[in-house]
Amino acid sequence: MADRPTTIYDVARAAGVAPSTVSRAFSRPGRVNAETAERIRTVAAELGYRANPQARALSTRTTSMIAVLLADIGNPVFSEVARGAEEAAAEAGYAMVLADTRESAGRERELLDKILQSVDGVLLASSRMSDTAVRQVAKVKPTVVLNREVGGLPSVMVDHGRGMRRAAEHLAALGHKQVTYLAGPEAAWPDGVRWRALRDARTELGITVRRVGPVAPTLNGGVRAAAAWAAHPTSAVVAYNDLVAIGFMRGVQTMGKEVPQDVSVIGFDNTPSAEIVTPGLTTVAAPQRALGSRGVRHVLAFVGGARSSSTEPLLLPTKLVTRASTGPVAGRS
Amino acid sequence: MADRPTTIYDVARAAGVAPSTVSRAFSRPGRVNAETAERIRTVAAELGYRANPQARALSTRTTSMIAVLLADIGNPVFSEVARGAEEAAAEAGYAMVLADTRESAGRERELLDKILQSVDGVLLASSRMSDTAVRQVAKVKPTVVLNREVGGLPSVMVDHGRGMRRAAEHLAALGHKQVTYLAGPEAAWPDGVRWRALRDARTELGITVRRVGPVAPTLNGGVRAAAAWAAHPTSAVVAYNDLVAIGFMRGVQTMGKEVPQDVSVIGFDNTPSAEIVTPGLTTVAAPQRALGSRGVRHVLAFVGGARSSSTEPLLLPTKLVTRASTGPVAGRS
DNA sequence: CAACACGCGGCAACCGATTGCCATACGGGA
DNA sequence: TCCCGTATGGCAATCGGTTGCCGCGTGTTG
Repeated sequence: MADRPTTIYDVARAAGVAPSTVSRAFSRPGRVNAETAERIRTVAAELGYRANPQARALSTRTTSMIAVLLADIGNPVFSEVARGAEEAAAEAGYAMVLADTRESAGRERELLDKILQSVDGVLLASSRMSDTAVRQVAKVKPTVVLNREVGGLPSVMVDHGRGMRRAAEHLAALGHKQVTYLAGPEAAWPDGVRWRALRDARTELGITVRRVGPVAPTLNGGVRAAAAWAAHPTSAVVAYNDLVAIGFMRGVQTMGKEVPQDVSVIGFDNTPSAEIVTPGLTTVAAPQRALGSRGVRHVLAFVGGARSSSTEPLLLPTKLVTRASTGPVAGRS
Repeated sequence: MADRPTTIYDVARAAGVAPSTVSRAFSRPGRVNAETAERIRTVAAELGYRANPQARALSTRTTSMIAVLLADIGNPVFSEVARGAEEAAAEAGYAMVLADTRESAGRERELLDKILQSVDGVLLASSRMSDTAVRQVAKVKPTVVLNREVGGLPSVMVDHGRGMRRAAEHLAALGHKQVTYLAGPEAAWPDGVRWRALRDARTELGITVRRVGPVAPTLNGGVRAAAAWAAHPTSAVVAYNDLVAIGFMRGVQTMGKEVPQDVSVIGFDNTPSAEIVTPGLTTVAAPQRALGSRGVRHVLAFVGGARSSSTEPLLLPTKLVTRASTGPVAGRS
């Protein structure tokens, strides 16, 4: 920790060549005589030589690092995204700088300010910044946004609309005629998409829909939503996410009603809790991991100089996972 | 994205001073005349100047980045650690490079090889490497390990022993005389600590203990453990972690037995699932977030040049969270 | 009035790797 | 035998900050 790391100069001296030759031995195979290169590599290994990334970055203007910003790493949805991102980054030989914006656009700006110059590209997993702010960032480094559309910027999204559609179809098939949607935060982009998809499915599926909320995207938010729902009960409820759905079930149960006998419940995200709760929660699973990895690969493609014309958003499919929280409407087998 | 960022040279020219003066205006307040500094700062702001971190790093040998390595970011335990680490890092003006070792010592080595030179310090949250390998890393950069003791290296740990002790006391108070421990992976350091703590509590609490496993630290591992336990049932079970505990409860329930009437169950970690499962899981909560933030602060203290003598491991307290999965032993009120 | 201290800005040498350009040597073709 | 292309290695500039040292000008002190 005390002595300085070995540099190409050390290696050069030990191998009896010029520093430039050492550099080329590593980065330009073929440019250097095979034997010389071999000798240099041996000496370098003996000395434990490791290229200094900062020095390299200074002249090449690339850092082999990529920034991933998300709203809350503690949220299992995002931690899956982070994992996918890390996998894709590692596979491409990039390191991941992870920043948690804690749901704040201000923090997000500050963080970007700090790390933007240190990375080759940026993945905004759940940006709370304005479109213009996001575009500003994209002007400096290749940027990809997740689950959001910012005009002209590449993005990767989960097909929430289709997921909601599937959920509605599932409920309709079970005979449900009225569906309540427990809405999430207004700022959350997927929320609007889902609600619209549900509304659009009305006539075709012959159902009526109601919207309650916005509801805090937490367990307690769901519990409170149960009270609101009780004022105008419907036989089926779709919640903004699993946590709300689970809270809702809990609220309903404490009111003495049963799931799914009295009300069918569907969540979003398929978090681990959905499997563990009683009854098991039917939920729309999104490929969060894939979202992260595709996002990073997308960023890296742009770093590699892809045409910025490939700007149509990438849509990832969802999957309805049916469990015990949904059942036929009361009075039907 | 095309045009190069402004440098101190641009600012210097625009402000009519030398580059060195610009540099000092930012990094040496007081070294430059207040008015000059102000003028430089104004010009810099107009030009949108932002110091190039690589260039700075090259001469200062510090990067304002810290590496955090963990075994699996998808695991809620680790994602909490990551969040705590990120918070502490951000607060100190450091960025966090997060790497997921996927439980592999080999990957861990490779990752470190790549990023070690880019960071000022390292936090090993759940290293799978050998002690010597860890020490090797610590020789290059300030390193702190979490939940592990590597002779001579600073570490932060959760007081698992005490947590287990509390769990045992809780069970003893409920009248349980026999406790089964569902052991986790042998490589997991906390596992040994917990088992030893349980054994050490035997005589004082007047209980007998058994050990089953190692069990895969998953839901299914718990389910299978239920079968093993059924061969020699005890009235109380402590599991390696919440997931195993929940799987165990599920396994027991499918065998037609009830929790806690037939068997009391305690988990470790207090993950969100512990609250959601039915019955609610009594579990030993560890301050994972604090673990991450303390870890990072510890690393940064060493970066700042703390005496490496402060090598006694930091112990963080646990807390027993009692829920419905534990109750009095059968035949007692 | 001379000597000196101090405030403040500039010069230039780093930090370590990359890379355009030149120099040398060697082999082949005319 | 002479010319030229090619393989190979070295020189030196460059990336953008940082910092030791010097020098100038002003104010203070003996």
